Amino acid sequence: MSSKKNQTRKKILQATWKMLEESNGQNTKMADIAKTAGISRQAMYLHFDSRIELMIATVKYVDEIKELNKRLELFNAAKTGVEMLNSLVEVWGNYIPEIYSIAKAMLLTKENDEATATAWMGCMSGLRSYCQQTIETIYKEKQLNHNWKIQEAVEILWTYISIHNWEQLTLECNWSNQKFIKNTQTLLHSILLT
Amino acid sequence: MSSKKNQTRKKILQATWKMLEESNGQNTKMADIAKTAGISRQAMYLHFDSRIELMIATVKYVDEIKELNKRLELFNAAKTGVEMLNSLVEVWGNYIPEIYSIAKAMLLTKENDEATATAWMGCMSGLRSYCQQTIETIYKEKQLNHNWKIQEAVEILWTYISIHNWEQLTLECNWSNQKFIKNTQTLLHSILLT
DNA sequence: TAATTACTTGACACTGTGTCAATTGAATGT
DNA sequence: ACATTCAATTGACACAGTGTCAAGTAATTA
Repeated sequence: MSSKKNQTRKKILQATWKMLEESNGQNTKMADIAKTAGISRQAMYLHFDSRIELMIATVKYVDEIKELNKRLELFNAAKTGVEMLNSLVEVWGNYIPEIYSIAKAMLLTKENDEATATAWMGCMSGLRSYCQQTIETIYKEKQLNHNWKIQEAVEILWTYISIHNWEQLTLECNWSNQKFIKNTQTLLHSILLT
Repeated sequence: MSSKKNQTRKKILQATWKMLEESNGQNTKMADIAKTAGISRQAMYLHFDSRIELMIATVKYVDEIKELNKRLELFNAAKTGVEMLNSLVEVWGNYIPEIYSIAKAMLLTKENDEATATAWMGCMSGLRSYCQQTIETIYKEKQLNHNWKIQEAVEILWTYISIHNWEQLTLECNWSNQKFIKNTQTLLHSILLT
């Protein structure tokens, strides 16, 4: 059928991702992406209505490839709340650097664009629900520090494993990714557990 | 002398700030600011070489008016490390909402502009050195949790009171500013102190 | 009265996004 | 083998926003 169209679409998505990776999420122009994909700038609009749609599509594309869900098997296998907490931080912490470029692009664009903001919220609400599950389990096991209501604990967890915090600690403070994961685990234990 | 020029400069800075406040840091065009300031778009360039220079000048202007330094008297008066920690979180936490719009504009621009990034780093290094002082004092008082090296503790503190975390917890999770301050204090205690 | 200063106006260059119409070239159906 | 369809190309253009330039004005100063 339109398998040729799909091929080109894929080429564009790959080119977009490549460009984002190379520029750390900034300054990726339609013309540049087109050049990398080996097509004309105008042809981009045969596949995506706008730059923003392309970005959102790229997020989905990368997300499929990176298979966060499969990685979360470790999380799903966890027996206790504390194990859930540890594997959530580990899986997510290892995921961030792989999607950082596209995530960064989204974070910058979402401020000026409603559609991007909505798409990004969708991605983040997935993470948030994992945080919710984790905290609820910890609570049921009577391990949750009495300082915190469940919802507050969820929000703290969600915030402290955010991409912005990862960015600041690894890129600005030069922490290794392992150090980020390890320290975040340790410190969430002190905060959240009895 | 050029007091008229200075007056206009001030009008521009005030207009910029006002526009940023109204748009939450986004979408402030030179033309809009000019209109608010009551001068022509082109005249803006008689006072500031570029949009980016204007933004940086506005940060300095707002900073002077808001007098962070005066507010830090509370911090400077602190006798113990723990007091320092509490007043740092309190003073800074009350400061953020007042400068949020212009800070947001800087955070968005710094990704694409070296001059903005440098200017922003300058602002943030001030905060960072307060974090450093605080942690060093806590360390000297033998109150620092043995899990952390001094530098790590500084970086955690600096990250956890960041504007991004404030943004996520207050604007996205609907925490009040007081709740942000109180919870951040509590949780930094659990993390950092013995 | 002449010169200087701050500002105005209109025009224009430049970049990047998005659209349009006319055209080419290859694959597909009959 | 012929016509149709589809993907892509090309060049042109509209639009927004930044930044520049030259010519002119109106008030201040010397």
